[in-house]
This record gives sequence, C-alpha cells and structure tokens, in this order.
Amino acid sequence: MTWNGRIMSREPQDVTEAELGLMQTLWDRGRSSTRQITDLLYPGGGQAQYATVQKLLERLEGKGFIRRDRTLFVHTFVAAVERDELIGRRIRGLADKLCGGSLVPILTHLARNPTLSESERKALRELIDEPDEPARRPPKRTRGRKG
Amino acid sequence: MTWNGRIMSREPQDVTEAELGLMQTLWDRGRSSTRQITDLLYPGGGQAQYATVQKLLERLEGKGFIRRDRTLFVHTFVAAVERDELIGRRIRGLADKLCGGSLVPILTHLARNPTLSESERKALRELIDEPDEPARRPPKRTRGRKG
DNA sequence: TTGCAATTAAGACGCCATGTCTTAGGATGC
DNA sequence: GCATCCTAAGACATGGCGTCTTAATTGCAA
Repeated sequence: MTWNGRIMSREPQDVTEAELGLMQTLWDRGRSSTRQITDLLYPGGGQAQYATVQKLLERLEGKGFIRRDRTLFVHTFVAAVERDELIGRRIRGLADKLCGGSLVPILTHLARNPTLSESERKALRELIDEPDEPARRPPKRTRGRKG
Repeated sequence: MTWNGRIMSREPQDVTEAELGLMQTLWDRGRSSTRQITDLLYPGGGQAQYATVQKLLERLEGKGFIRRDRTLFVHTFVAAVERDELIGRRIRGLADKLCGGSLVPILTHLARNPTLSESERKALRELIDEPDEPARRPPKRTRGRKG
C-alpha cells in the first residue's frame, strides 16, 4: 500500500516552487505565451530554458492551475486559479494539517503577531467589521459550513 | 548551478508529513520515548515501524524541531518548536512565496472568508484590539467611518 | 519552393526528499 | 546466559522536481 501521505489518496496537487514563478508571471501580466514567460523568467535563456518553461506549463495545465488556448499556432496561457484562491488553499491546508481544520489558531497567531504593524492591524479590523456586502446582514443564521 | 528552490541556498527545512505526526504526538503528550510514540502512531506495529519512528525522530532532531534527552538508556524527546511557532513559520513562508512578504493578503483573505463564523470574527476582533493597547479605549467606535 | 526560425510535443535524466525497512551492536533484567 | 529492549547506521524504492535533448510541425521570408 505504501500509504505515504501524498502518493496515494489523490491529493489535489499543489503548485511547486518553479511553477510558482510562472503563476506569478501570469497573474502579473495576464495571458502570455511560452516565449514571453521565458524571456521574463530566464533572461537570455536559450532552447533549454524555453523547454523548461514548456514543461512547467504543461504540468500546470495538467494540474488545472492554468488554461491553454490552442486556437493559434502560438499557444497562450492564463491562470485558471487566481492568487487569492491559491492563498486560500494553502491556508486551508495549513489549518488541516496543523490546526485540526480550524482557522482560529491561524487567526490568533496573526493577531498576536508583533510584526503586524498598527496600520495593518487597523486594516484588518476594518475588514473584519465589514463582512462582505453592505446589504446582507439579516439572513445569516449559522450556515455555510462544509464538512 | 541547478538552482532549484530547495536544493541550494540552505533553506531552513520544514517538517514533512510523516514527521508532523510525531510532532503532534509530542505536542499533545509532551516528553515521550520512541516506544510510546510508535505505539500511538503505529498500533500493533513491529520492529519496522519502530525503526521508522526512530529515523523520523533522528531527522527531526537534525532539523532542530525536537530535542533528545540521552541521559537515560531510553532516550526521550520533546518538541523544540511549538505548534504555534510552526504555524507562524508556515504563514511567513506563505507570505514570502505568494504575497511578496506581506501578511495583508493573507489577512484580507481570512477576513473575507465566508467560512469564518461570526463568533470567530468576534474573537479575532478582540485579539486584534488587545495586544498593543493596554486598556485604554472606550468600548468601541474607534475609527471614524468608512465608505 | 526552399530554407530558416520559431513553436509544439515527447521524453530522458539526475538529484534528492521521503517514508520504509533490515541489520548489527549494546544495555537491561530475569 | 539468554531473551528482550534499545540505539545506531544505513539500504532501499518511489516519486517529485527542475532540467535538458531531440524530433516533428508550422509560419514566414526570400
């Protein structure tokens, strides 16, 4: 069985370090071609680096983190998962692995964090006080929990 | 150079999945021996599982996440890094890799999180208000208003 | 059309992290 | 003395990951 923690059980897969570089590029500059990404990430890179980017893009596509447009000869790519979404996944993963699934330990850690400047603290406070939409307060009765 | 992202540059190293199981045990039950941990993590395990735990403990010690007491014949282990500290490291790593080092994107994500219950929201708010300000603040309504 | 450059596509490669297990050598206790 | 527990050292397979080579395909200019 070799039950490992990541070999079996089909975990959703994550973006690796090098792949993250490509994601950043797509997030920052939007739809791009392999060439554009390569020039940006490996300035002065040759065929080898180009192929590396290719492979990374292929894997990212396979994992569903980017989408490829094949209509033109030169394919273009866009992020299928936004930066914030990835942040969310990481936080959730962190909560699952270290906090029994709860976000509270993370929250408290953040709140107690001394590196949190007063302005950040203030910004956070406002964000918390302000749920989502101004027109949405009454219908909120202990809902929206997923198992 | 083979600059990879983890091969070179001596990154502080992280706790792996299996190792995390041992850490949880040490966090929960405090100082423990290899035997105790093995019985807990691999019930009915034999010599093989015992050795696995041994190796994991050895690696954790090497990485500085636990401390070993060799005074007695049977060594005992304690966590050298607390759960909260590890949470902090992960958050920081997340911020570095995905947020350019800033915690704000993480904070905003959390604040916007729909799975955050009202009680959690409230708890967070209190935690934020607490640290810096000793005890000098009218009940509420600090900031003026926001659009 | 021919030829060159760029692009896609497929796969090989080496390294090492990771979890697992085997074995040897000491200490303990009956 | 002998079985049993422990430590210690290391072997091992698997797979992730970043990298690179090579071949096939397409576009474009001369």
